[in-house]
Amino acid sequence: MSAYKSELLDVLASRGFIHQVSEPEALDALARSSKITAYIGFDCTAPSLHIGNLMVIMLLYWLQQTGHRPIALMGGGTTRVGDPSGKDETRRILTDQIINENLRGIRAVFAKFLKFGEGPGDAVMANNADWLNSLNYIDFLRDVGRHFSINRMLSFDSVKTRLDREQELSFLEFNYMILQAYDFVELNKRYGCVLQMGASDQWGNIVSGIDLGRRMGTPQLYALTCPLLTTSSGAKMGKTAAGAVWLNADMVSPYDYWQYLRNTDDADVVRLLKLLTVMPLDEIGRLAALKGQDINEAKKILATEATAMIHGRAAADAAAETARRTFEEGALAQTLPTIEIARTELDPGLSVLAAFVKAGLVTSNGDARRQIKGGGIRVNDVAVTDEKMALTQSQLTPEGVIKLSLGRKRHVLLKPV
RNA sequence: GGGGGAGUGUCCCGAGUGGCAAAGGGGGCGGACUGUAAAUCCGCUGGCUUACGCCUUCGUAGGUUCGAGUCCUACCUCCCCCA
Repeated sequence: MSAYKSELLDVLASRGFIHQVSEPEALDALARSSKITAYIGFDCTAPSLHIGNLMVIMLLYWLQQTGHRPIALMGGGTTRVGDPSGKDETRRILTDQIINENLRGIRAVFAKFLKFGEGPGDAVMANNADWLNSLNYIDFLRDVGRHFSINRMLSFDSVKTRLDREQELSFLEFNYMILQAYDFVELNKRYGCVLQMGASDQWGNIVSGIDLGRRMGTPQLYALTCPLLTTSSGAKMGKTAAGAVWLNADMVSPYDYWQYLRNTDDADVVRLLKLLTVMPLDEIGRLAALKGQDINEAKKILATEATAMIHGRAAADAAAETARRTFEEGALAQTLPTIEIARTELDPGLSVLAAFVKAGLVTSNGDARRQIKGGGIRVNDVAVTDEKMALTQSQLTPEGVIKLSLGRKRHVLLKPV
């Protein structure tokens, strides 16, 4: 299939993970003859990683599966600076407290994909705050800064696009690249790390690290990037009305996560199966042969397998079953997202508007009114036409709940307690 | 230090130079059609309100005016030219 001889690069290439590789032949040979150590950095800009980060986590997963050692590097230090890559505007400067909270939220997800420990193939969790926070400015400039050419740095996309668009790039951010380059060298010293991976927008930063390594006397370092996770129409994946598709269960429930993937475009299903699940390629090949409405089978498998990766098999199966009952049987699945209200709220009658706001299906009463006008709001599967309608005990189904729906797909159960 | 330009609906881009809840896109949400798809078509896309209407919104703070996104002053931020 692929031209690579090492299992690592062969797997990555055949599943569609490779966008660019530096010196592919040399890296291929190295990965074939030895266990290599590779890292990916994750900045702590949010309390959870999102589905767009999932692909690079899978890079670490396959690295470990093919016998090598992954390092998940938390950007406790670099987040204090802020990566300008791919950003139009300066990032808000985060407080150390927020960074630390974010770090805690992000760190947990890796245990689901990697085996950490002290053994030779076990994954390592590192934090660049450990070496960046204590740097001495003048020493750093003399030891590291002298190897960087401003002329060259200005030519990198992350810098150039800002300058071209006449958007400001602060000196703080300008230094991000240098710190990331330094991380690579530091990880080489500490762990013998020779490969840095990341999404394609990280190429410039990674290559800077390789250059720095050469000047500071590390062994040859390598870069490997994967494409950004996009839909076939080119849009970045992971944005919905409700916000990003986070990986932490308390921010996006397993059911919603399942639903997100279930609604994948036809054109993306096979690609996402390769990228976001660990299903063998020949099985994916069978699913790829499905046509027309049968593609829905592949989408369900994609949703379940990918959900199982991060939320566990049981949660994935439960989400699949909830969806099956709701969409295929039209039945009321008790496992739909549920919000509880005080039973007494129903006695005087709870306005539909308030109920939908409470359920989080709409953002305001006005929003609810508009949706009612557009025919998008249903109670117990009956379209609501009167915005003054009140919900009372008489609307309770035999199961003791009231089903609120926005559109065909989004349902919430209102449960009096 | 001097001169010139810019900041618009908190998702984004962008028209608007005295009557504006503010054109037009994109995105998003809803409806129709389908397969919980895509494409297409239609509607919606500041808050409160049954409604008349009220409130908040065009970098920030003042001012002129019956009325300010629009004019004036100061300030903030960014860009360009000169020193």
